[in-house]
Amino acid sequence: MAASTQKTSWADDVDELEHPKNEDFIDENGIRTVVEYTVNDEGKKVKITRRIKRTLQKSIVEHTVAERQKWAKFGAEKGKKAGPDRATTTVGENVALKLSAGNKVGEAEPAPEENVKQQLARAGAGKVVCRLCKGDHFTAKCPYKDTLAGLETADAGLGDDDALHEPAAAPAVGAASSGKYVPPSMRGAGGARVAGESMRGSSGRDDLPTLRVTNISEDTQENDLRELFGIFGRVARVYVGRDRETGYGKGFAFVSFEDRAAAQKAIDKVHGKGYDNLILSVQWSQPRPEQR
DNA sequence: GATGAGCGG
Repeated sequence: MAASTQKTSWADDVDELEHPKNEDFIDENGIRTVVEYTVNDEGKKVKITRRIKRTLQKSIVEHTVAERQKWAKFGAEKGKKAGPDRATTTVGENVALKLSAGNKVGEAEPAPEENVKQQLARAGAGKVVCRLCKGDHFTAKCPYKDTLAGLETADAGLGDDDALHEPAAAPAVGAASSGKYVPPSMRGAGGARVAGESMRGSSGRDDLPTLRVTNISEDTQENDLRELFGIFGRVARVYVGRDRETGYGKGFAFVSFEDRAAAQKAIDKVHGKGYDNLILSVQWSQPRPEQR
């Protein structure tokens, strides 16, 4: 084992051979671009370009970690400047772990069923096929969405034919006896659903009383606006218009209230008022173009 | 001055 001094690691060799040089830089907008070269299943070389917008969080690094970053480098890196050298070090993004009900742990390979889906997908490669009526539009835009949507679940217990022939009529209660769980909002596609219509169909959060707030500073956050408008009533939704690339605000936002009166009050009170050294403009928003 | 993202392969 008295070996010759091999300074480079085996990993270096592999990288050199297989891949052209990877790139990693941050442009003037603060957008980081990472270019990777890799080899795919078919043995073809693939170039992967990822553009990562800067994070708006002020402090994403724990104090103790920040301290450590100031340590002088040692060993082979001795004398190099502080901070990760992108040529040798991969810096991971912060990963937020999201847990949700029904999350499948360690979900393995696709079931046989999956192949069917894939075949369907391939048959219409590049085409749009509605899952509900097989038309050439997105499911979300299906003209029969309202009538067919709830039936997807109910069908299973009913047999497709009947349901499709008489959609609006009333597959109704039968579904309940199928043994399959049907959420309350979906029960009784015909009559009973009218009562619960507010949740799912065409109405719902889309027609919440919404204000457009303009002339906000570019770093105004959703929370700032919640805070500002929350005093008038329950705020259902806040959207801040941002540049998708940079993450900077574009100077406007939408604030939806649950209660129209509260929204009106907010207009009266906030429109023309100063905020962040800017004069806010608050008015009713125009509904976004057709979205069903 | 400015009227939303993303879903769907």
